[in-house]
Amino acid sequence: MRLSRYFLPTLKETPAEAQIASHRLMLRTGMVRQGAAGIYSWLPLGLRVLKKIEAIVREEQDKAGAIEMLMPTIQSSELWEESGRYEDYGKEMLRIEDRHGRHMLFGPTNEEMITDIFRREIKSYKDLPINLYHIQWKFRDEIRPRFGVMRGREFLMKDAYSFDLTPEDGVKSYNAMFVAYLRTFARMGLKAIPMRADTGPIGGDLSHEFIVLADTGESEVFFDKGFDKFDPLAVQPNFGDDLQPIVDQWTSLYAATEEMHDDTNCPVSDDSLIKGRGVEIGHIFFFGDKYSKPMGASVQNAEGKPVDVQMGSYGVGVSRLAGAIIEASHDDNGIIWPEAVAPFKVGLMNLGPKDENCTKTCDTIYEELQEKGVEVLYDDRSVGAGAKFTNMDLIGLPWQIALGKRGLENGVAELKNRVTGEKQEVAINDIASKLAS
RNA sequence: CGGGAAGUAGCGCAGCCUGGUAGCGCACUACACUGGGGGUGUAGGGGUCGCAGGUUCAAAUCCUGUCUUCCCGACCA
Repeated sequence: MRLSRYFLPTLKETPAEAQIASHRLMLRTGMVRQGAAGIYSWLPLGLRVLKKIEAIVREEQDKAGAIEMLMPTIQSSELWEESGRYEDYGKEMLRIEDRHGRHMLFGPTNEEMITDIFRREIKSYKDLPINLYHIQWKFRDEIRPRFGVMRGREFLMKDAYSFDLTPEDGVKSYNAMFVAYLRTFARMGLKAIPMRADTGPIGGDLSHEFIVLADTGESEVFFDKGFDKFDPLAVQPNFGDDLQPIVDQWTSLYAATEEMHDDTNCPVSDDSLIKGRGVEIGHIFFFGDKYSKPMGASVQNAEGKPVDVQMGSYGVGVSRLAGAIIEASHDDNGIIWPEAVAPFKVGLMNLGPKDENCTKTCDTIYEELQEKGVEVLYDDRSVGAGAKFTNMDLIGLPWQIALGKRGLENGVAELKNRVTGEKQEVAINDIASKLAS
Protein backbone atom coordinates (compact mmCIF):
# COMPACT_ATOMS: atom_id res chain seq x y z
CA MET A 1 0.00 0.00 0.00
CA ARG A 2 1.29 3.40 -0.97
CA LEU A 3 0.84 5.80 1.91
CA SER A 4 0.12 8.63 -0.51
CA ARG A 5 -2.98 6.72 -1.63
CA TYR A 6 -3.97 5.34 1.76
CA PHE A 7 -6.36 6.68 4.39
CA LEU A 8 -4.22 7.09 7.46
CA PRO A 9 -5.16 10.21 9.41
CA THR A 10 -2.49 10.35 12.12
CA LEU A 11 -2.47 13.01 14.79
CA LYS A 12 0.46 14.90 16.21
CA GLU A 13 -1.42 15.80 19.32
CA THR A 14 -3.47 13.60 21.55
CA PRO A 15 -7.20 14.29 21.67
CA ALA A 16 -8.23 15.45 25.12
CA GLU A 17 -10.61 12.58 25.76
CA ALA A 18 -7.97 9.87 25.49
CA GLN A 19 -6.47 9.07 28.85
CA ILE A 20 -4.73 5.73 28.51
CA ALA A 21 -1.92 4.66 26.21
CA SER A 22 -3.85 2.35 23.93
CA HIS A 23 -6.67 4.82 23.42
CA ARG A 24 -4.25 7.67 22.73
CA LEU A 25 -2.26 5.59 20.29
CA MET A 26 -5.29 4.19 18.49
CA LEU A 27 -6.50 7.73 17.87
CA ARG A 28 -3.09 9.10 16.99
CA THR A 29 -2.32 6.31 14.54
CA GLY A 30 -5.68 6.72 12.87
CA MET A 31 -6.89 3.23 13.78
CA VAL A 32 -10.23 4.33 15.17
CA ARG A 33 -12.49 7.34 15.52
CA GLN A 34 -15.18 7.74 18.10
CA GLY A 35 -18.81 7.97 17.08
CA ALA A 36 -20.40 8.18 20.53
CA ALA A 37 -19.42 7.09 24.02
CA GLY A 38 -18.07 3.56 23.68
CA ILE A 39 -18.82 3.35 19.95
CA TYR A 40 -16.06 3.46 17.37
CA SER A 41 -15.42 3.40 13.66
CA TRP A 42 -12.49 1.27 12.64
CA LEU A 43 -10.43 3.08 10.05
CA PRO A 44 -8.34 1.10 7.54
CA LEU A 45 -5.27 0.60 9.73
CA GLY A 46 -7.35 -0.45 12.72
CA LEU A 47 -9.45 -2.77 10.65
CA ARG A 48 -6.37 -4.59 9.40
CA VAL A 49 -5.36 -5.26 13.00
CA LEU A 50 -8.85 -6.35 13.93
CA LYS A 51 -8.88 -8.81 11.02
CA LYS A 52 -5.51 -10.23 12.04
CA ILE A 53 -6.70 -10.80 15.58
CA GLU A 54 -9.90 -12.32 14.30
CA ALA A 55 -7.98 -14.68 12.01
CA ILE A 56 -5.86 -16.02 14.86
CA VAL A 57 -8.90 -16.52 17.04
CA ARG A 58 -10.64 -18.32 14.18
CA GLU A 59 -7.69 -20.59 13.43
CA GLU A 60 -7.37 -21.70 17.02
CA GLN A 61 -11.09 -22.24 17.42
CA ASP A 62 -11.17 -24.35 14.28
CA LYS A 63 -8.18 -26.38 15.45
CA ALA A 64 -9.94 -27.04 18.73
CA GLY A 65 -12.91 -28.44 16.84
CA ALA A 66 -15.32 -25.53 17.09
CA ILE A 67 -17.45 -24.72 14.04
CA GLU A 68 -18.00 -21.19 12.80
CA MET A 69 -21.42 -19.75 12.02
CA LEU A 70 -22.99 -16.30 12.24
CA MET A 71 -25.94 -15.11 14.29
CA PRO A 72 -27.57 -11.69 13.90
CA THR A 73 -26.93 -8.62 16.04
CA ILE A 74 -30.62 -7.89 16.50
CA GLN A 75 -32.69 -10.43 18.40
CA SER A 76 -36.31 -10.81 19.39
CA SER A 77 -37.18 -10.50 23.07
CA GLU A 78 -39.15 -13.76 23.03
CA LEU A 79 -36.23 -16.10 23.67
CA TRP A 80 -34.99 -13.90 26.45
CA GLU A 81 -38.34 -13.97 28.15
CA GLU A 82 -38.16 -17.73 27.97
CA SER A 83 -34.77 -17.90 29.70
CA GLY A 84 -35.82 -15.29 32.23
CA ARG A 85 -32.99 -12.96 31.32
CA TYR A 86 -35.10 -10.32 29.59
CA GLU A 87 -35.74 -8.78 32.98
CA ASP A 88 -32.52 -9.92 34.66
CA TYR A 89 -30.21 -8.29 32.17
CA GLY A 90 -31.51 -4.89 33.11
CA LYS A 91 -30.48 -1.62 31.56
CA GLU A 92 -27.33 -3.01 30.07
CA MET A 93 -29.45 -4.49 27.32
CA LEU A 94 -30.29 -2.08 24.52
CA ARG A 95 -33.97 -2.55 23.82
CA ILE A 96 -35.48 -1.54 20.52
CA GLU A 97 -38.99 -1.48 19.20
CA ASP A 98 -39.64 -2.21 15.54
CA ARG A 99 -42.35 -0.56 13.41
CA HIS A 100 -44.94 -3.08 14.55
CA GLY A 101 -44.21 -2.43 18.18
CA ARG A 102 -42.40 -5.76 18.62
CA HIS A 103 -39.78 -5.84 21.34
CA MET A 104 -36.32 -6.34 19.89
CA LEU A 105 -32.86 -5.99 21.35
CA PHE A 106 -29.27 -5.59 20.22
CA GLY A 107 -27.67 -8.80 21.42
CA PRO A 108 -25.31 -8.52 24.37
CA THR A 109 -24.57 -12.25 24.04
CA ASN A 110 -26.10 -15.26 22.32
CA GLU A 111 -26.81 -18.11 24.77
CA GLU A 112 -30.54 -17.95 24.15
CA MET A 113 -30.29 -17.80 20.40
CA ILE A 114 -27.80 -20.64 20.07
CA THR A 115 -29.82 -22.76 22.46
CA ASP A 116 -32.88 -22.17 20.32
CA ILE A 117 -31.03 -23.16 17.16
CA PHE A 118 -29.69 -26.24 18.89
CA ARG A 119 -33.02 -27.44 20.24
CA ARG A 120 -34.72 -27.09 16.88
CA GLU A 121 -32.11 -29.04 14.96
CA ILE A 122 -30.37 -31.50 17.22
CA LYS A 123 -32.31 -34.36 18.74
CA SER A 124 -29.85 -37.19 19.25
CA TYR A 125 -26.90 -37.79 21.54
CA LYS A 126 -25.13 -39.10 18.43
CA ASP A 127 -24.72 -35.52 17.21
CA LEU A 128 -22.82 -34.57 20.33
CA PRO A 129 -20.44 -33.15 21.24
CA ILE A 130 -20.73 -29.99 19.20
CA ASN A 131 -19.24 -26.55 19.67
CA LEU A 132 -20.57 -23.65 17.61
CA TYR A 133 -19.09 -20.18 17.53
CA HIS A 134 -19.36 -16.87 15.78
CA ILE A 135 -17.51 -13.59 15.70
CA GLN A 136 -20.07 -10.84 15.85
CA TRP A 137 -20.64 -7.35 17.19
CA LYS A 138 -22.28 -7.11 20.58
CA PHE A 139 -23.83 -4.19 22.37
CA ARG A 140 -23.88 -3.74 26.11
CA ASP A 141 -25.10 -0.43 27.37
CA GLU A 142 -22.38 -0.04 29.97
CA ILE A 143 -22.93 2.43 32.76
CA ARG A 144 -19.61 3.97 32.03
CA PRO A 145 -17.81 3.12 28.82
CA ARG A 146 -14.17 4.13 28.96
CA PHE A 147 -10.62 3.50 27.79
CA GLY A 148 -11.49 3.55 24.10
CA VAL A 149 -12.14 0.12 22.65
CA MET A 150 -11.15 -1.55 25.92
CA ARG A 151 -14.54 -0.90 27.41
CA GLY A 152 -16.73 0.01 24.51
CA ARG A 153 -20.47 -0.43 24.42
CA GLU A 154 -20.30 -1.89 20.94
CA PHE A 155 -17.56 -4.48 20.69
CA LEU A 156 -16.52 -7.43 18.57
CA MET A 157 -16.59 -10.72 20.39
CA LYS A 158 -15.96 -14.32 19.54
CA ASP A 159 -18.43 -16.42 21.45
CA ALA A 160 -18.51 -20.20 21.33
CA TYR A 161 -21.11 -22.54 22.81
CA SER A 162 -20.52 -26.19 23.57
CA PHE A 163 -23.15 -28.89 23.92
CA ASP A 164 -22.47 -32.25 25.56
CA LEU A 165 -24.43 -35.21 26.85
CA THR A 166 -22.78 -35.52 30.25
CA PRO A 167 -21.06 -33.15 32.66
CA GLU A 168 -17.84 -35.11 32.17
CA ASP A 169 -17.97 -34.53 28.43
CA GLY A 170 -18.86 -30.91 29.10
CA VAL A 171 -15.65 -30.47 31.06
CA LYS A 172 -13.73 -31.94 28.14
CA SER A 173 -15.21 -29.31 25.86
CA TYR A 174 -14.35 -26.69 28.45
CA ASN A 175 -10.78 -27.92 28.59
CA ALA A 176 -10.44 -27.75 24.81
CA MET A 177 -11.42 -24.07 24.88
CA PHE A 178 -9.12 -23.49 27.84
CA VAL A 179 -6.16 -24.76 25.85
CA ALA A 180 -7.24 -23.01 22.65
CA TYR A 181 -7.35 -19.72 24.54
CA LEU A 182 -3.87 -20.16 25.93
CA ARG A 183 -2.58 -20.64 22.41
CA THR A 184 -4.65 -17.85 20.90
CA PHE A 185 -3.33 -15.18 23.25
CA ALA A 186 0.25 -16.45 23.16
CA ARG A 187 0.23 -16.20 19.36
CA MET A 188 -0.60 -12.51 19.68
CA GLY A 189 2.41 -11.98 21.88
CA LEU A 190 0.36 -11.74 25.05
CA LYS A 191 1.04 -13.39 28.35
CA ALA A 192 -2.43 -14.35 29.48
CA ILE A 193 -3.04 -16.00 32.81
CA PRO A 194 -6.19 -18.00 33.51
CA MET A 195 -7.79 -17.11 36.81
CA ARG A 196 -10.69 -18.61 38.64
CA ALA A 197 -13.59 -16.29 38.20
CA ASP A 198 -16.99 -15.35 39.41
CA THR A 199 -19.60 -16.51 36.98
CA GLY A 200 -21.73 -13.39 37.20
CA PRO A 201 -24.98 -13.19 35.26
CA ILE A 202 -24.00 -16.03 32.90
CA GLY A 203 -24.10 -18.49 35.78
CA GLY A 204 -22.56 -21.89 36.36
CA ASP A 205 -19.87 -23.17 38.64
CA LEU A 206 -16.73 -23.60 36.52
CA SER A 207 -15.24 -20.49 35.05
CA HIS A 208 -11.91 -18.90 34.22
CA GLU A 209 -11.00 -15.42 33.17
CA PHE A 210 -7.97 -14.92 30.96
CA ILE A 211 -6.12 -11.86 32.12
CA VAL A 212 -3.31 -10.09 30.35
CA LEU A 213 -1.04 -7.89 32.37
CA ALA A 214 -1.04 -4.18 31.67
CA ASP A 215 -0.36 -1.25 33.94
CA THR A 216 -3.63 0.34 32.99
CA GLY A 217 -5.65 -2.80 33.59
CA GLU A 218 -8.99 -2.42 35.23
CA SER A 219 -8.55 -4.88 38.05
CA GLU A 220 -5.76 -5.80 40.39
CA VAL A 221 -4.49 -9.35 40.04
CA PHE A 222 -2.31 -11.65 42.11
CA PHE A 223 -0.45 -14.66 40.79
CA ASP A 224 2.43 -17.03 41.32
CA LYS A 225 5.61 -16.03 39.53
CA GLY A 226 5.91 -19.65 38.39
CA PHE A 227 3.63 -18.80 35.44
CA ASP A 228 6.70 -17.33 33.75
CA LYS A 229 7.93 -20.82 32.98
CA PHE A 230 4.83 -21.93 31.11
CA ASP A 231 4.78 -21.63 27.34
CA PRO A 232 1.50 -22.50 25.61
CA LEU A 233 3.18 -22.73 22.22
CA ALA A 234 5.91 -25.16 23.25
CA VAL A 235 3.92 -28.21 22.17
CA GLN A 236 1.08 -28.44 19.69
CA PRO A 237 -1.68 -30.18 21.65
CA ASN A 238 -3.80 -32.86 20.09
CA PHE A 239 -7.38 -31.89 20.76
CA GLY A 240 -8.43 -35.52 20.54
CA ASP A 241 -6.37 -36.32 23.63
CA ASP A 242 -7.27 -35.78 27.23
CA LEU A 243 -6.34 -32.15 27.89
CA GLN A 244 -6.90 -32.30 31.64
CA PRO A 245 -3.13 -32.48 32.38
CA ILE A 246 -2.55 -29.17 30.58
CA VAL A 247 -5.43 -27.52 32.39
CA ASP A 248 -4.20 -28.97 35.68
CA GLN A 249 -0.75 -27.55 35.07
CA TRP A 250 -2.10 -24.06 34.43
CA THR A 251 -4.50 -24.17 37.35
CA SER A 252 -1.99 -25.67 39.78
CA LEU A 253 -0.49 -22.27 40.48
CA TYR A 254 -2.22 -19.53 42.39
CA ALA A 255 -3.86 -16.77 40.37
CA ALA A 256 -6.74 -14.57 41.46
CA THR A 257 -8.41 -11.30 40.68
CA GLU A 258 -8.97 -8.85 43.50
CA GLU A 259 -12.53 -10.08 44.08
CA MET A 260 -11.31 -13.61 44.66
CA HIS A 261 -8.04 -12.76 46.40
CA ASP A 262 -7.68 -12.78 50.14
CA ASP A 263 -4.41 -11.39 51.46
CA THR A 264 -4.56 -13.17 54.79
CA ASN A 265 -5.43 -16.54 53.26
CA CYS A 266 -3.14 -16.51 50.27
CA PRO A 267 -1.35 -19.84 49.76
CA VAL A 268 1.63 -18.22 48.07
CA SER A 269 4.46 -16.60 49.99
CA ASP A 270 5.04 -12.91 49.48
CA ASP A 271 8.29 -13.31 47.57
CA SER A 272 6.80 -15.54 44.89
CA LEU A 273 3.56 -13.62 44.56
CA ILE A 274 3.33 -11.08 41.77
CA LYS A 275 0.84 -8.26 42.01
CA GLY A 276 -0.18 -6.38 38.95
CA ARG A 277 -3.01 -4.95 36.99
CA GLY A 278 -4.79 -6.89 34.35
CA VAL A 279 -7.22 -6.69 31.46
CA GLU A 280 -9.73 -9.45 30.94
CA ILE A 281 -9.52 -10.62 27.34
CA GLY A 282 -11.34 -13.92 27.56
CA HIS A 283 -13.81 -15.63 29.82
CA ILE A 284 -14.96 -19.23 29.73
CA PHE A 285 -17.90 -20.83 31.53
CA PHE A 286 -19.27 -24.29 32.06
CA PHE A 287 -22.83 -23.93 33.29
CA GLY A 288 -24.44 -27.34 32.75
CA ASP A 289 -28.17 -27.18 32.13
CA LYS A 290 -28.76 -23.57 33.18
CA TYR A 291 -30.17 -22.66 29.77
CA SER A 292 -30.94 -26.07 28.33
CA LYS A 293 -33.39 -26.92 31.13
CA PRO A 294 -35.62 -23.82 31.04
CA MET A 295 -35.44 -23.69 27.26
CA GLY A 296 -36.00 -27.40 26.73
CA ALA A 297 -32.79 -28.14 24.86
CA SER A 298 -32.53 -31.88 25.22
CA VAL A 299 -31.44 -34.88 23.19
CA GLN A 300 -32.36 -38.50 23.41
CA ASN A 301 -29.73 -40.71 24.96
CA ALA A 302 -28.94 -44.30 23.98
CA GLU A 303 -31.95 -45.47 25.93
CA GLY A 304 -34.23 -43.10 24.08
CA LYS A 305 -34.76 -40.90 27.14
CA PRO A 306 -34.59 -37.11 26.88
CA VAL A 307 -31.59 -35.52 28.63
CA ASP A 308 -30.97 -31.80 29.06
CA VAL A 309 -27.69 -30.99 27.37
CA GLN A 310 -24.65 -29.71 29.22
CA MET A 311 -23.50 -26.35 27.97
CA GLY A 312 -20.55 -24.04 28.18
CA SER A 313 -19.85 -20.64 26.66
CA TYR A 314 -16.54 -19.10 25.75
CA GLY A 315 -15.90 -15.47 24.95
CA VAL A 316 -12.93 -13.56 23.54
CA GLY A 317 -13.03 -9.79 23.33
CA VAL A 318 -11.68 -9.36 19.81
CA SER A 319 -11.89 -5.57 19.63
CA ARG A 320 -10.69 -5.27 23.20
CA LEU A 321 -7.63 -7.33 22.26
CA ALA A 322 -6.52 -4.60 19.86
CA GLY A 323 -6.34 -2.23 22.82
CA ALA A 324 -4.87 -4.81 25.17
CA ILE A 325 -2.05 -5.66 22.79
CA ILE A 326 -1.12 -1.98 22.54
CA GLU A 327 -1.26 -1.61 26.32
CA ALA A 328 1.15 -4.49 26.59
CA SER A 329 3.41 -3.38 23.76
CA HIS A 330 4.27 0.27 23.23
CA ASP A 331 6.90 2.86 24.11
CA ASP A 332 7.17 6.64 24.14
CA ASN A 333 7.38 6.74 20.36
CA GLY A 334 4.33 4.68 19.62
CA ILE A 335 2.96 1.20 19.15
CA ILE A 336 5.21 -1.86 18.86
CA TRP A 337 3.16 -4.45 16.99
CA PRO A 338 3.85 -8.13 17.48
CA GLU A 339 4.34 -9.43 13.96
CA ALA A 340 1.32 -11.73 14.12
CA VAL A 341 -1.15 -8.86 14.42
CA ALA A 342 0.75 -5.98 12.79
CA PRO A 343 -1.31 -4.12 10.19
CA PHE A 344 1.66 -4.39 7.83
CA LYS A 345 4.87 -6.29 8.34
CA VAL A 346 7.14 -3.70 6.77
CA GLY A 347 7.22 0.07 6.44
CA LEU A 348 9.24 1.27 3.47
CA MET A 349 10.43 4.88 3.53
CA ASN A 350 11.65 6.76 0.51
CA LEU A 351 13.87 9.45 2.00
CA GLY A 352 14.68 11.02 -1.33
CA PRO A 353 11.30 11.39 -3.01
CA LYS A 354 12.60 14.09 -5.36
CA ASP A 355 15.50 11.96 -6.47
CA GLU A 356 14.51 9.94 -9.49
CA ASN A 357 16.97 7.17 -8.82
CA CYS A 358 16.01 6.83 -5.18
CA THR A 359 12.33 6.73 -6.01
CA LYS A 360 12.87 4.16 -8.73
CA THR A 361 14.83 1.94 -6.35
CA CYS A 362 12.19 2.25 -3.63
CA ASP A 363 9.47 1.44 -6.15
CA THR A 364 11.38 -1.69 -7.09
CA ILE A 365 11.78 -2.80 -3.47
CA TYR A 366 8.08 -2.15 -2.97
CA GLU A 367 7.15 -4.30 -5.94
CA GLU A 368 9.50 -7.08 -4.89
CA LEU A 369 8.04 -7.19 -1.41
CA GLN A 370 4.55 -7.36 -2.80
CA GLU A 371 5.50 -10.13 -5.20
CA LYS A 372 6.85 -12.11 -2.29
CA GLY A 373 3.62 -11.62 -0.40
CA VAL A 374 5.09 -9.33 2.24
CA GLU A 375 2.59 -6.79 3.52
CA VAL A 376 4.24 -3.43 3.10
CA LEU A 377 3.23 0.16 3.73
CA TYR A 378 5.26 2.35 1.39
CA ASP A 379 5.76 5.93 2.53
CA ASP A 380 6.14 7.57 -0.86
CA ARG A 381 4.92 11.00 0.24
CA SER A 382 7.04 14.06 -0.43
CA VAL A 383 7.49 15.08 3.18
CA GLY A 384 10.65 15.42 5.20
CA ALA A 385 12.58 12.41 6.35
CA GLY A 386 11.95 13.22 10.00
CA ALA A 387 8.22 13.13 9.50
CA LYS A 388 8.50 9.69 7.95
CA PHE A 389 10.63 8.25 10.72
CA THR A 390 8.45 9.63 13.47
CA ASN A 391 5.30 8.48 11.77
CA MET A 392 6.66 5.01 11.15
CA ASP A 393 7.68 4.60 14.80
CA LEU A 394 4.23 5.76 15.85
CA ILE A 395 2.44 3.22 13.68
CA GLY A 396 4.82 0.61 15.01
CA LEU A 397 5.27 -1.79 12.10
CA PRO A 398 7.76 -4.53 13.04
CA TRP A 399 10.26 -3.67 10.31
CA GLN A 400 11.28 -0.39 8.76
CA ILE A 401 13.27 0.06 5.59
CA ALA A 402 14.81 3.48 5.08
CA LEU A 403 16.41 4.36 1.79
CA GLY A 404 17.87 7.73 0.88
CA LYS A 405 20.61 9.05 -1.34
CA ARG A 406 23.23 8.17 1.23
CA GLY A 407 22.39 4.49 1.23
CA LEU A 408 21.79 4.45 -2.49
CA GLU A 409 25.41 5.44 -3.16
CA ASN A 410 26.58 2.40 -1.21
CA GLY A 411 23.92 0.08 -2.54
CA VAL A 412 22.41 -0.47 0.90
CA ALA A 413 19.18 0.31 2.71
CA GLU A 414 18.75 0.60 6.45
CA LEU A 415 16.61 -2.04 8.10
CA LYS A 416 15.32 -1.28 11.57
CA ASN A 417 13.63 -3.59 14.01
CA ARG A 418 10.92 -1.74 15.89
CA VAL A 419 11.14 -3.97 18.96
CA THR A 420 14.87 -3.78 19.59
CA GLY A 421 15.56 -0.54 17.76
CA GLU A 422 18.46 -2.36 16.13
CA LYS A 423 19.52 -1.05 12.73
CA GLN A 424 21.47 -2.86 10.07
CA GLU A 425 22.56 -2.11 6.54
CA VAL A 426 21.30 -4.56 3.99
CA ALA A 427 22.18 -4.73 0.31
CA ILE A 428 19.31 -3.27 -1.69
CA ASN A 429 19.13 -6.38 -3.83
CA ASP A 430 18.73 -8.67 -0.83
CA ILE A 431 16.29 -6.75 1.27
CA ALA A 432 13.04 -8.10 -0.14
CA SER A 433 14.05 -11.72 0.17
CA LYS A 434 15.44 -11.10 3.64
CA LEU A 435 12.01 -9.95 4.78
CA ALA A 436 10.11 -12.61 2.90
CA SER A 437 11.03 -15.40 5.30
C1' C B 1 -26.53 6.03 39.27
C1' G B 2 -23.43 9.22 43.06
C1' G B 3 -19.08 12.67 42.86
C1' G B 4 -15.85 15.92 39.66
C1' A B 5 -14.50 18.47 34.93
C1' A B 6 -15.09 20.14 29.91
C1' G B 7 -17.74 21.70 25.14
C1' U B 8 -14.73 28.07 20.75
C1' A B 9 -11.75 25.73 12.92
C1' G B 10 -9.83 18.69 11.76
C1' C B 11 -6.47 18.40 16.63
C1' G B 12 -4.43 21.12 21.03
C1' C B 13 -5.80 25.59 23.35
C1' A B 14 -6.50 31.26 24.64
C1' G B 15 -10.54 34.79 24.90
C1' C B 16 -15.41 34.59 29.29
C1' C B 17 -14.18 37.25 35.51
C1' U B 18 -14.98 43.26 33.67
C1' G B 19 -20.70 42.10 27.24
C1' G B 20 -18.86 45.80 21.83
C1' U B 21 -13.98 43.54 15.12
C1' A B 22 -13.43 35.50 17.14
C1' G B 23 -7.72 34.61 18.04
C1' C B 24 -2.93 31.41 18.55
C1' G B 25 -0.05 26.75 17.47
C1' C B 26 -0.37 22.35 14.61
C1' A B 27 -2.95 20.34 10.42
C1' C B 28 -4.92 21.87 5.39
C1' U B 29 -4.24 24.70 0.10
C1' A B 30 -0.57 27.22 -3.44
C1' C B 31 4.47 28.38 -4.54
C1' A B 32 9.66 28.19 -3.42
C1' C B 33 13.57 26.22 -0.70
C1' U B 34 14.84 21.70 2.20
C1' G B 35 15.33 16.25 2.15
C1' G B 36 18.53 10.63 7.44
C1' G B 37 14.43 11.96 12.96
C1' G B 38 7.38 15.75 12.70
C1' G B 39 12.54 21.44 8.46
C1' U B 40 12.04 26.98 6.51
C1' G B 41 9.71 31.08 4.16
C1' U B 42 5.74 33.74 1.55
C1' A B 43 0.61 33.86 0.45
C1' G B 44 -4.21 31.65 1.51
C1' G B 45 -8.89 28.83 2.94
C1' G B 46 -11.78 27.15 7.00
C1' G B 47 -15.63 28.60 12.97
C1' U B 48 -24.23 29.56 13.30
C1' C B 49 -18.35 29.85 19.91
C1' G B 50 -22.72 22.21 21.68
C1' C B 51 -28.15 23.35 21.42
C1' A B 52 -32.63 26.17 23.04
C1' G B 53 -34.66 30.08 25.58
C1' G B 54 -33.93 34.72 28.40
C1' U B 55 -31.54 39.67 29.85
C1' U B 56 -29.46 43.76 26.78
C1' C B 57 -28.96 48.78 21.85
C1' A B 58 -25.41 44.64 21.66
C1' A B 59 -24.00 37.84 24.14
C1' A B 60 -18.46 33.20 22.94
C1' U B 61 -18.79 36.35 27.43
C1' C B 62 -24.36 37.33 32.04
C1' C B 63 -28.97 34.04 33.57
C1' U B 64 -32.09 29.44 32.94
C1' G B 65 -32.77 24.87 30.77
C1' U B 66 -30.99 20.95 27.85
C1' C B 67 -27.63 17.67 25.13
C1' U B 68 -22.85 15.58 24.63
C1' U B 69 -17.96 14.01 26.15
C1' C B 70 -14.20 12.80 29.73
C1' C B 71 -12.36 11.43 34.78
C1' C B 72 -13.17 8.88 39.95
C1' G B 73 -16.51 5.06 42.36
C1' A B 74 -20.33 0.51 42.36
C1' C B 75 -20.88 -3.39 37.40
C1' C B 76 -18.60 -5.99 32.95
C1' A B 77 -15.59 -9.56 26.87
